[in-house]
Amino acid sequence: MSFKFDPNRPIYLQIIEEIKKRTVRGQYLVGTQLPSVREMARAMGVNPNTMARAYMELERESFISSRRGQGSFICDDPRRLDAERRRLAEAARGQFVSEIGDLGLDAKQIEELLAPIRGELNHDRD
Amino acid sequence: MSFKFDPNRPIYLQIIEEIKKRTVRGQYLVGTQLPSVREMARAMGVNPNTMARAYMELERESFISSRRGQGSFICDDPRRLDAERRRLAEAARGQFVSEIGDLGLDAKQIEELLAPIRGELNHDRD
Amino acid sequence: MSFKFDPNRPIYLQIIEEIKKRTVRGQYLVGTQLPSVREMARAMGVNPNTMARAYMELERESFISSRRGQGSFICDDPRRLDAERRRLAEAARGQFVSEIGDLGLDAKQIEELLAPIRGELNHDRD
Amino acid sequence: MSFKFDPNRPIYLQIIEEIKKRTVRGQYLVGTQLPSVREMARAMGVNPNTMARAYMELERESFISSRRGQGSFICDDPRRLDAERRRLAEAARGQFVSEIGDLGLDAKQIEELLAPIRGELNHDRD
DNA sequence: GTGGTCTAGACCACC
DNA sequence: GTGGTCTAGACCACC
Repeated sequence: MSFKFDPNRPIYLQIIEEIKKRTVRGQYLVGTQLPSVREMARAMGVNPNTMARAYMELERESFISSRRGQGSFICDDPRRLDAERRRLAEAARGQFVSEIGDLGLDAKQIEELLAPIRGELNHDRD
Repeated sequence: MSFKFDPNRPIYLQIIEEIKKRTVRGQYLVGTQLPSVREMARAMGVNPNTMARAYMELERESFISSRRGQGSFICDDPRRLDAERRRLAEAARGQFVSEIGDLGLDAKQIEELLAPIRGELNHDRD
Repeated sequence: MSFKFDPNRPIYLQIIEEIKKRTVRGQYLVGTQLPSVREMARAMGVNPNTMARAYMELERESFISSRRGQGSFICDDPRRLDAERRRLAEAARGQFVSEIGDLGLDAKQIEELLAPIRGELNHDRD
Repeated sequence: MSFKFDPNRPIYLQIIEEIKKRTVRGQYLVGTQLPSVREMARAMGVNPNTMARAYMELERESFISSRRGQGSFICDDPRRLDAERRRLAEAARGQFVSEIGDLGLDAKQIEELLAPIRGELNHDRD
């Protein structure tokens, strides 16, 4: 099953986000070689040109670095990944707050809604 | 501007969710007449048949009640709406937790992430 | 609400059946004047010519008798009505048996199905 | 010869009833694949969309289960079919009683009417 | 091949 | 006007 894109937004931007997410989740290890443009293109079901553009952008942001003849490697600066992680986390929080915000919940309902979050997250880490 | 749909999921299901969201947000008042099938179809830029299917599902769930020749009306049972509100809120929390969960945040980062939520939500209600 | 016809069968035949049913049910009293062709046609939502044909057939069967200038009257022979009543009852039984027949019910299920009939019918007559 | 529908009632509801009847009569075997939507539509002389709606309702009731790319299958729970059988039988009885009820039969006539039923049904099963 | 969704356009019953 | 049903024909995902 190839990756599912929202056709209303540029595909190469969605690819960039996806690769960043996978990286901060540990699916691509720091300093390790990323799948080649062609392989990743095939895996996500997109045109290799589109994937090449995504890799180019990621390199421009210094999220990956491509070495001629060797391939592309995840940035090995931990602060860079941490910043990305924080950015993704805050984006998720922002969307959550905006979806919840105009639901008309009263204070008690908000408490009940938020209470399990910490627990679920800690449990996930056990 | 017609409503934006995710083409990867059935439109009629997205319409159902959208109408529920609008209702719990108070955009459609309980017991009040909903825009007609044709009008809502025009407003969202879909075929009237697709909208009719969405309304049909909503009636099957007792979220609205439709009367031939008269129109469609939001269910006037406040518990029904409250249940829907809770369901939407929990779905948003679930997605938030799942997006955050495998980001590899440590306890301190989680605290920093969650801290502002309550404040933002209360601020929205002022 | 005008009468509902099955368009797959001649309307005048359905009218004849309907008038006979109403009569044996006592909706038209023996010896009493039937509504005029035009009135009955309007009531059932059919063309007066169609209704006239139905009346003609009913008279040919001696179920009603039309007296010039006075109108149409239900046959006053009680045996005639009794025969009609029996015919309708047996037709209903025949349809019931045929619908039940190939349902694959075992003897016990048939017993349970038939048991309440007598009771319901007697109860209806109290 | 395509199936005969009563034009006064929705075709898709009549299709549903017909498929249930055929199933309890053993024309479609439990767990077996039903004719495809298109084939059944052709056989009954209706539009594939109408047939799809009937199948969709049948699946919602768990009378069949449909799998994309594979086909639709009769529910393999014998209790489900037995319940349907009972429902059809009781519906037939109900219509019979209602047609008979206001015919004005006396007790003796009712006895004569009911007497042959058991015999006819048992005869059908020999 | 299979079922699932969507559009387009028609006609109906009810108000 | 309103919702409900039906046909015709298309395209999709899954097998």
